Amino acid sequence: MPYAYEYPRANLAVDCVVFGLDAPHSLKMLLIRRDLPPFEDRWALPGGFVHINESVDAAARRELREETGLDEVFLEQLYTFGAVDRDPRDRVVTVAYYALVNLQEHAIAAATDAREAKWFALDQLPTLAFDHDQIVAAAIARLKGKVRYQPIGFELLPTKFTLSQLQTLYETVLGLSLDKRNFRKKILKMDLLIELNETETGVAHRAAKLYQFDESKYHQLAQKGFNFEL
Amino acid sequence: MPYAYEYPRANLAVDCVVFGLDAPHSLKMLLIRRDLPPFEDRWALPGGFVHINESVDAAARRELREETGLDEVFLEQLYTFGAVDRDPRDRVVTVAYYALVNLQEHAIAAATDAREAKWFALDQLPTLAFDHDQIVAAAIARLKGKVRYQPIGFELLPTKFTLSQLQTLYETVLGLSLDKRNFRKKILKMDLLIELNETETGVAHRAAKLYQFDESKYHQLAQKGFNFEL
DNA sequence: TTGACATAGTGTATTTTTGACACTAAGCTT
DNA sequence: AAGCTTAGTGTCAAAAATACACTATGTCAA
Repeated sequence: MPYAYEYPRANLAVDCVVFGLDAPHSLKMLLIRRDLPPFEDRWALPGGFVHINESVDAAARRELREETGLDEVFLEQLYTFGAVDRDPRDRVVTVAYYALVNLQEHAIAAATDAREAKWFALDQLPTLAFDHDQIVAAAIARLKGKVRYQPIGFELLPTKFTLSQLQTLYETVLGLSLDKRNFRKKILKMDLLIELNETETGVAHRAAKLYQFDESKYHQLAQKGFNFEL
Repeated sequence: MPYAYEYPRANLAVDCVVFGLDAPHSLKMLLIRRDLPPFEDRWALPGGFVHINESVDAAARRELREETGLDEVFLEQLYTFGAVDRDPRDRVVTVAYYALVNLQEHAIAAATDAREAKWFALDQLPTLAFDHDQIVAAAIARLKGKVRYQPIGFELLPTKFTLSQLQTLYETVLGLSLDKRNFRKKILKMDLLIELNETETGVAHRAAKLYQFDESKYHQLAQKGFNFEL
């Protein structure tokens, strides 16, 4: 026990809620099966302890990489969970993050470690270890709230997408259905999508035009006070 | 050094950004002058270390009480700051909170400890200790963002207030000016204000009616999906 | 007591935004 | 070539946002 302090210290952890968009109308979450007590064999969020010489953000990225193979994805801090008894064995405070992953471009990233990793539909989540159910609930609420005011939805789609895919994404995340013409009118009026000279391939019907999110234009507008909304 | 661990542990702290509304059109922040190194004599956010047997939320409330005398105020978690070198002497991760205080009802709460406490106008803040400037910037951004979608502005006003006070508050926080008639139309249509049979006193002009925020009605509506907006 | 001053309080007309709604176009399959 | 499936498009009505100016009421001071 080589590290001694004058006062007791909590252990600091990070946990990541990873959202991925699967086939249309299915939002999924990546969970890891624990291989150690407490809660051995239970499903849990990918995460781990913060090292003493890395920032909390860096710890979240590292754990995500180590446990799921995901790298360079959208990752944002969610909330810090600090109840005294949230871990039955030690005082552990966890900083939760949420990640948005596009499943097309970041392979399914199954078990990278020995640990089992699996994508679950949001309405079929198992009961999770620790207070992770609570963390998941907070993450879903955040995603729903944020997707309407910030263009983070694009993180869940491939770089090139159709307007129908985009609409379906919003319908899935928000849990409502939108009018096709009104949706297209609104999103195109923002002038944040680049229309590509390409169309969908491999579909058994009229191929849709592909679009791309214009990130640099968005940042310009955002600085001038433009608000992305719905 | 009686507390020993197998791996090194960061020290966990809380810091509170305390907003108070002073005379019309002046939003202030409560700062504490540090009496210990590092950053001795510099202004800083009220805060301190999380005890091993209290939740992080409880630590924030306790520190706020101990350092400023404020109790039972609106307090919400803001963000966790976890850069490696944010404290020059030890690895300290801090969970930042922000508080909204109505200065009329919670006395000016000056120096409760020996430490000096002082309210600063937001545009006259001194340079702060640690990364507290960054925390303050995040808190201001959060307040501006949140005040439009949640009725937290009322936390800054006395229980009974006039519509002009409410409007001035929004103008101050958002940094813009609003049309009086349109503002009143909008806020009254929400049906969240209780019109009292009382008027302002002690003013040298026509006295305004006093209103009160109907919290229970708000919670009912919020559950049915009502959104407070502007 | 009355006039000056300061802020409270009120309505309408215009513009903009939202929301509802249905058909033709294009590409693939059989 | 017929049938299937999704892409793509415009208009009208309702609702919401915005711009805008005068009267009402109380205090204070001359």
